[in-house]
Amino acid sequence: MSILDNLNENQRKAAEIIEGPLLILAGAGSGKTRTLTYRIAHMIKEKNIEPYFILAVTFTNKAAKEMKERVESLVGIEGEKVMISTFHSFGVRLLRMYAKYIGYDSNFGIYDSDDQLSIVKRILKEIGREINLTPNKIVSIISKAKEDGITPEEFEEKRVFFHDYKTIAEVYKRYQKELLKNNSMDFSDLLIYTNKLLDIEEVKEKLQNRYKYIMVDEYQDTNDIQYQIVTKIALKYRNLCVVGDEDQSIYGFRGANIDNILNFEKDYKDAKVIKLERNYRSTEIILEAANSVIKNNTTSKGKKLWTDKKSKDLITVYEAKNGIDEAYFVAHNIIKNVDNGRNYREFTILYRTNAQSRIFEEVFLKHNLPYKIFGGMQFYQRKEIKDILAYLNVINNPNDDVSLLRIINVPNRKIGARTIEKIRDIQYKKGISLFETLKYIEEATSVRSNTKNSIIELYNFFKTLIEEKEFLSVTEIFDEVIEKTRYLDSLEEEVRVENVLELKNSIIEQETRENNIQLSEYLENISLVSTTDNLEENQDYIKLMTIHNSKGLEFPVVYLVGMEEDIFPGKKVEFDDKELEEERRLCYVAITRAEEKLVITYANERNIYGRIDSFRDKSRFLDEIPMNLLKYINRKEEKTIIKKEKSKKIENFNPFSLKNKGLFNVGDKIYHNKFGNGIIKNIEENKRLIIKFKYEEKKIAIAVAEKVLKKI
DNA sequence: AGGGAATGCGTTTTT
DNA sequence: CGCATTCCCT
Repeated sequence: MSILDNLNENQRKAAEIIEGPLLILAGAGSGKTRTLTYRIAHMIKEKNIEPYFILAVTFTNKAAKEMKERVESLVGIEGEKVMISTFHSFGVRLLRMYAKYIGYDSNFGIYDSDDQLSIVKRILKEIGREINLTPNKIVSIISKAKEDGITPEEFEEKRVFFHDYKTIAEVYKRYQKELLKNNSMDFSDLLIYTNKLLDIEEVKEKLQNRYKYIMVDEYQDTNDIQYQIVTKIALKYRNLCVVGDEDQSIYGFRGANIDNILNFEKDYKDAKVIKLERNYRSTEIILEAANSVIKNNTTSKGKKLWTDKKSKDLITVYEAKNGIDEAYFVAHNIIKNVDNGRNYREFTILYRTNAQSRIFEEVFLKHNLPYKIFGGMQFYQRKEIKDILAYLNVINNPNDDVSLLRIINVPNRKIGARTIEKIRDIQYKKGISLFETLKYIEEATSVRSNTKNSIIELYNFFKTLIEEKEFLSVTEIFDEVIEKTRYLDSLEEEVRVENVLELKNSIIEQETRENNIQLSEYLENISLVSTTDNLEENQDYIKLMTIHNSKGLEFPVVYLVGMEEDIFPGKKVEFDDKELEEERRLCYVAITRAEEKLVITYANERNIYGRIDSFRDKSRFLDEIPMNLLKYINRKEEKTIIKKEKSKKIENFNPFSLKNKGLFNVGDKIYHNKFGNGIIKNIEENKRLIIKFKYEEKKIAIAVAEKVLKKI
């Protein structure tokens, strides 16, 4: 009797080999996480390996959390001692301990892409040189260089691709300096500096001796730096198990290097290789479609998924007239299936780009279908939330100029652009942080005394909190910020107030769950959450997300929408076969998310930037699926269903009186001067319209609405 | 300093 | 088309 009796033959082999290098090639849905968790349980329970010696690295926090729970349920409380985390969280932990080795303070902050952008914009202004690239592009060029392990100096030497390389190198150099000065790191730095730490003999040895058994999940999506980190730690004991699927490598744009997995056997000549090819997720037809698409790639190692899950359901294909028709089709198809006994939670819409979600959102609102969009504009990226977090960042890390600049005049303190320039002049002369400069405001000429007062007031406010932060809980600090700055009073929209209060709730929730965390810990936690981390399985709504976000997940019914050339694959593939192969892998990922049913749609006509683009081609990937697996739905046939369903739905859900019938209906698109375009979501007691605008929901009395709203 | 109009740009994908 | 940035006006 062994704990491994619960695995199939190959899974078991993979779990039993715990010494030496091991490559597990695990196809989609082949029970990869299961194999890993049982492998860990086997090590602890049956091989008497100390949990403390085991390190497992995953791609997302959600995956880490899931694996932790599953390990703990197999081995009990001991499982807590296994280190299961993402590369980034693992790095942060280490960096906090050894920050001083690389010139940082241990309370360093973490910058997101917004912060990166504002730094780059400022640097561009400072050097004032002409460059025909947008700040956004420059950020992504720099990030890519960093993920590829290219230093600013190397960037200049290599002078590849860009004729503006000199300027970019200059920006890159200053950018790195700025981050160091701000005692902050971006996402790439978390990896780069972790890797650097491992060049210190003392640190390296300590880690090598601790993590005698290492597992890396989603190995096909590791980048060069992550590769080096793993290689260095595993060097001594060589008990390295990597799990992945070269066909699911979809993060090349972020520096992921598919060669890491392809070359594993070259790196470790004595590596054992196990293939997991039995799929427990999808039906035969779905798998055949996936296999026939991916076989067009040259990088595939040749592995063929199989299953005994039979089904007569072919893959449904719908050719829509245009984007709206496509969304209607999906909505009505879902309604039809719900009537036949399915739940909303069983449906997921997958698309290539976030922008595609909009039209589905509109149509779902119109039909009163519950849905949730993952990704796109996140909670923590909203203006009001970022403002509050900027305050907390400055308190946690007073060197954080970026955060201070963000809120120095929010709420309005009459500290305008001119005044800020003057403060900065003083700062550059003194070579200190922006925060410390505030107290020298007296040295500035021609700044109004009112303004000077409010600067001193701001300085004292921060000073007090910085000194007291260790004695205060995060909630108390939050309350103090809200109260003293009167931030809520400055907000005009009710929803923004609600969001800030929601933020407070989440702080309280985290503090109770983790027993009073430090401010720096809290800020770190929220920097590293990913979009699908908060996916809740038991709530009944339709899920919408990009294919990238769907990685590692599975759903009963998948709608793969926007299957058109120039969207999927995107435009870029014309110039680059490598890009095309990555897009094809993305398509493979999308298809293999589906358990029971897959529906593919494309449109002949679509609005792009407000312009109509007719005669669009369906995706070449669709042509790579054999015809006998596909069933095209006749448009006429569907239309009649659409009509019937539509009237039925609206009558069922929204009975409203004759009084307002002629004016406003649920589903109407309207325009408001201040809030922009919106859609009427509901009508409350015949008195108020509930309107969904882009970022908020508003209630407007009908009498008022008649005056301020325009139907469009 | 702040509001409003005019302009210009964008789509990959994210830890 | 929607958003952000800029510029011009008060």
